[in-house]
Amino acid sequence: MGLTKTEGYTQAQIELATVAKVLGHPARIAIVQHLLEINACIGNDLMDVLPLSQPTISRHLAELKKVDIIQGTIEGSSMHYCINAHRWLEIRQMLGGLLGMEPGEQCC
Amino acid sequence: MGLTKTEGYTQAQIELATVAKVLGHPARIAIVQHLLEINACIGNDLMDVLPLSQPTISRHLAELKKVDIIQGTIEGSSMHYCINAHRWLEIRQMLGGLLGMEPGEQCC
DNA sequence: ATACTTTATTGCAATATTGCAATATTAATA
DNA sequence: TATTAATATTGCAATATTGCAATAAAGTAT
Repeated sequence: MGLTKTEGYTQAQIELATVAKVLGHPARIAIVQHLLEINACIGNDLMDVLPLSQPTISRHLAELKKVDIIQGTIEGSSMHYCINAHRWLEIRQMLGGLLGMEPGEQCC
Repeated sequence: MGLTKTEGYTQAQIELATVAKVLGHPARIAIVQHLLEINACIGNDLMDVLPLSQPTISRHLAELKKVDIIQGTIEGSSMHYCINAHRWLEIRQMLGGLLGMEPGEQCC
C-alpha cells in the first residue's frame, strides 16, 4: 500500500516517527548540519554543498520546513533559511527521550 | 527515481540518515519503545501491541535488525528479540551528536 | 521594458515502502 | 506421523519518495 497506518499509535509515537523520517535522508542531514554549523541563514549556497540539482534541494528544504526543523523568510529575491531554534530543542527533547532509555542487560 | 544518491555525502551522514529512516515509522518506534520498556525478549507478543498483521510486523522487525537496532535468537520454535545494547549506545552517540549542536540565535 | 537572479512548482520516470493474504518453514506436541 | 504454533517469505496492489528537466514566479539590475 505504501500508506502508513496511524490508528493504534500514540500521538507522540507518530510525531517522533515523522521527525525521524524527515531526518532519514543524507541530503537533509547535510542541510541541517550545515545550518547548525554556520549558524546563519542560507539560500542557494546549498548548491555548492550538496550533489543535487536546485529543484531537488528545494524539495528537501520543503520537507524540513514541513516539520518546522527549519524556517525561511523572503529576503528580496532570495531566501533566508535557518534552524528553528525552539523546534530544535523540542526535537532534542523528543528524540533524546527515546535515546536516553537504557537498554539493560542483553537477553538474547 | 526513488533512489537516494549516496555520492557526495560523508559516511557518517549516510549512517545517520539510514538509522533515522528506520526509526521513521510509528510501528518501529513502538517496537523499540516496547523493547526498551519491558527490557526483555519478545516474539509474537507484538501482535497485541501493534495494529498490524503478523507478516507486516515481521517485516518491521527485519528493518530494525538490518541496522542492528535489535537482535534475535532462535529459541525453539519462537524468536527472542531484544535491543542490541551496544548498538543502541552507538546510535545514542550518533544522533546525540547531531541533536546536541546548538542552534544559536535566530536570524530569520 | 528587458534581461538576469533566485527559488518554487510541475511533470514525468524509476524505485522504495507499506500492508495483507497466502504460503512456506521449522520446531514442538499429541 | 499428523497437528499445532510461531515466524518468515512471496506475491501482489497502492501509495510514497527521489531525482532532474522544463517552466513559472518574483524581485533586481541594466
